[in-house]
Amino acid sequence: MATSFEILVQQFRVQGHKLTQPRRAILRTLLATPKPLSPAEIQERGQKLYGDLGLVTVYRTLELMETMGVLRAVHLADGCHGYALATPGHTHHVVCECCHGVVEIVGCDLGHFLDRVAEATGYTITGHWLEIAGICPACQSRQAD
Amino acid sequence: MATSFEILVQQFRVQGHKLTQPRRAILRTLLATPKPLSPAEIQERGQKLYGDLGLVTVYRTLELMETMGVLRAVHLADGCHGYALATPGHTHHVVCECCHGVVEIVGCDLGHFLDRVAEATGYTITGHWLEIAGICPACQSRQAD
DNA sequence: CTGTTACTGAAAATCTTTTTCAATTGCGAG
DNA sequence: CTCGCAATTGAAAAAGATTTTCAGTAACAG
Repeated sequence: MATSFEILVQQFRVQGHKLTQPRRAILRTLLATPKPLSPAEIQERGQKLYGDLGLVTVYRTLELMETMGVLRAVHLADGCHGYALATPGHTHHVVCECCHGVVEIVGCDLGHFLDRVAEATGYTITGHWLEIAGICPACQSRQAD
Repeated sequence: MATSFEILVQQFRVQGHKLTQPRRAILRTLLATPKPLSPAEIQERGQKLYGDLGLVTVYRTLELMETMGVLRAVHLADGCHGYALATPGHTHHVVCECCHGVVEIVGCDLGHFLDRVAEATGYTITGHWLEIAGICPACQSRQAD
């Protein structure tokens, strides 16, 4: 279930936020890519949709969307601060080390594992975050040459 | 199995790096804390052991240790860029949302899960990274008041 | 001990992110 | 449909974080 523009727009409305041109451009940019983008990349791509898009606005919108729960920060091995839309429901990312493409894994089997962790540590588990690194099929065959 | 100063020193030697005063101070600092520290915090604490410790050196040493495989970056929910010693073997962190204390989970059950991911996505899985957020027993009882 | 080379700290350069502020724009009330 | 207010915007500046440069220093092999 991919997030659509309409659903995002809906979320903005419901949560009482205005739907401005810059924000639309950011939404469309995020929707158009399968991999996490940095704020700077979002600005760059977003400017093709709305020429004046400022980096400051990108930061602010990303922050807003994160609080809204429709965006998720992806921490890549090399740096941090990539952002990708949150698929409703619980997901994890597999990031290709080579092309940085991302696949989301829907459905998460970690419940059992986490129960064990809770038991072992005494912690109340409130959330978790898994990033998997790998090499995507396309890059694999490219390397096979 | 906690990492000891001697083991770290050993690693530096084996991998052909010099063991300078500043580096010793950084090692001791990392060994002395149970939670991930930012570069600035490491400098601050390290200066109690070696007064001249420069922030630049902290950055360089952290980078070096990460390549050596004895240090691991911990990406916290609030920011990024915390560093903690890597326990030999495969571990994951449970970070307390409240006091930011960290427990490492030794032994990792994710193999099965990852096999399934590999099958589903076609990716060759090369690594993974799990951070778990929770509330530690101490903070739980503090909140219970 | 001594020479070589890896390391170091300070300063400067770069980047990234946040704040400030006046101007603009979305959108609901009329 | 128009108006007006509050949310939002972009630019510039400030604040922070990280990296680079460089001349001096210290570790350690011989």
